[in-house]
Amino acid sequence: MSDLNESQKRAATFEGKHLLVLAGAGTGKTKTIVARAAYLLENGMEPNKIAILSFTRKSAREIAERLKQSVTSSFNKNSITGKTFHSWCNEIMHQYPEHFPHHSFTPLDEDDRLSAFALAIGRNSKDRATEKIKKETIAAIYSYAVNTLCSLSEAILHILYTTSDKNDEQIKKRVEDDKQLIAPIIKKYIEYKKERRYIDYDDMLNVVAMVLERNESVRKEVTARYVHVLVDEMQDTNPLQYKLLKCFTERSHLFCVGDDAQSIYAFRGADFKTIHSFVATVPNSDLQKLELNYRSTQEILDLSNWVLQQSPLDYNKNLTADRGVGGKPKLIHIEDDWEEADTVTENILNSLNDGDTYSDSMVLGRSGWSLSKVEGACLKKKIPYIKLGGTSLIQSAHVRDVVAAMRIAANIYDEIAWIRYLQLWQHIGTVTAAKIISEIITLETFEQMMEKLQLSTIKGLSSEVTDTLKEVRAFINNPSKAMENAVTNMKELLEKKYSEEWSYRVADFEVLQEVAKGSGSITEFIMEYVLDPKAETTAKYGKETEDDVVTLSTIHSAKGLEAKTVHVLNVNPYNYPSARTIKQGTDAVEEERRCLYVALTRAKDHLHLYRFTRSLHTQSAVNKEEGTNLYFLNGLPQELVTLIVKGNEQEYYTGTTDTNLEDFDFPDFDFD
DNA sequence: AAGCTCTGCTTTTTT
DNA sequence: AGCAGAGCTT
Repeated sequence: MSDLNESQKRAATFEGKHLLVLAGAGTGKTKTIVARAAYLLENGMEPNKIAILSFTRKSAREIAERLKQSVTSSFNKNSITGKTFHSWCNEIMHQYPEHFPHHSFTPLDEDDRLSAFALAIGRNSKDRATEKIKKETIAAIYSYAVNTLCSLSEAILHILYTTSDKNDEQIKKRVEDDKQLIAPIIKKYIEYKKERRYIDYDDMLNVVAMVLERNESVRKEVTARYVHVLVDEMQDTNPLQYKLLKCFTERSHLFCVGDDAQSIYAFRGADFKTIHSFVATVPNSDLQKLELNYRSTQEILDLSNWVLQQSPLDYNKNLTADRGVGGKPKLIHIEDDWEEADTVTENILNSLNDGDTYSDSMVLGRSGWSLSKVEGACLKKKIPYIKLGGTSLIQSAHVRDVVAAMRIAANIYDEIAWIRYLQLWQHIGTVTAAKIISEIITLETFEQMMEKLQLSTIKGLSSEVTDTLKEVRAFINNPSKAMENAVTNMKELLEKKYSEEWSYRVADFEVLQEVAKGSGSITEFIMEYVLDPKAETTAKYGKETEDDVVTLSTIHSAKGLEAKTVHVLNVNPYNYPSARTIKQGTDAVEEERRCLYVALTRAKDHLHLYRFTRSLHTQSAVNKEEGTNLYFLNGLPQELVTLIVKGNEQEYYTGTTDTNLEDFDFPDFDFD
């Protein structure tokens, strides 16, 4: 508490009912929310009566870690946890199972959800509907409607006709037509989930919000349980999450922190403008602001401020550094992504000579995929790193294979798991698997299913198929053993499937079995693991200590984090904003600008932006003029950065003060 | 007819 | 790295 400034302290010790803290990047948002929680705990509030919510697992964990460090040892630190909205809803469902029959359903992750859509659409998948609109699109429309509480028509309009005029009669007509195709498919998907006992990510929030809203007595009971609800990154709250929070405004105390300039989840239905109406819509609420930046040097903020100021939107943000001046951000020109990966890793190694540690460096990319070349360079140069936001262990094929067997044991109606599991065995492909499933899926017990399978004459169906399931099923309340058993039984076929890769993939199961020991049942393990895959894809090199590692992260996963040196990859035209984003229109472009802003404001001392010289003069799928005109670094004043070309510091372009692409005098190329 | 294997294509962002 | 499709095998 002692190291807080006046505004932070005022927020942390707030005595009113609800509070929204509007805080710019680096002004101590996390610090304040941690201080708030610590203050409540030290004044006698029980840890389990405080819900600390965030949007990513990473930042939820970060807050919990910092809170554990800041409270005195007299507390049971294990009961201090940070939650995502989803894991919180899961917790609520489990604490009140009688009100939430969905608590024992099988969670569908993103891939499963798409499979479920495909299956729900079903046999007549040659319908015009499925050809005309992809299942991914339908899933996106459905999810958008659920998350923003809007009608199907509005969701269709938003996803399919983003850039169109909403009052155009022709567009209205097309939306109506699309609706005729889409509505029945969504209906089938919902029915399908019910039948198979599936719950998707959106359902977790939706179910809890629905029950709390409709049932006054449950609401009383549940909201009395959470005296304080602390929400980080409030600007990313979508209407569904907002509806959930509103159920808590009668009895609980809300403490929310956020920054409209860092809103980067519009694709999930968040609207940063809702934060502006917080005080007006939540009774008994107050507003406080944090404005002084403690993280970065002024030069880093100057560049960040400048990027935001180029926006037609008025964010009214101008961060001032408490730390004063430091070094200028570097704009580093490289040839391509190979040179980029090489340069980034060289710079990291060089920083070690200045006494920095690996963990002082963070590498940020727009997508998980964009980090792969740097990841490769780290492996080559034996730089220890952790990758955030990439594919987690549970999404990797070999884990899904083994987990499929466990899922069947836990939920015999889990068709998606059946399909995957059956097809692992020799001579069983999509057709045979479907045939087998159609024979057993209507049976009522696991035993009946096994019996039927053993009597079945379908070829390819060996006794191993059923024996494995039976053995796994025996450990339904011991997920670690269940997994061990599944791996043993399926070892041969997995070895064959993954050939030489198997030797290192198999190591993942030891990690997972250890994690699974913390769960009391297969269902619980799967749910917890889908919501929080603890063993993210990490690689360690050299040292035993995992603590000192470079962080490779997507910008989204890096929100709320900071590092002494930040390397931002690929700050090219057609990438900030990207060609795809430009097609989606102004809102998407603005979101991407905020994305870049979030990336820049992670840096404490050094900020390196990497840019391909090649990108400055190549054609793209998008109209060239548009791509270059929208580029976020257009017109960048030379005094804001130091330009590095071929490792050498350069004067910015002589005779001009901006980086307008026309200044790069390269010949145009006409491929026609 | 169904399964298997090879090749080429495409990759936003999170729960 | 996964997926779809082509072409080959059982």
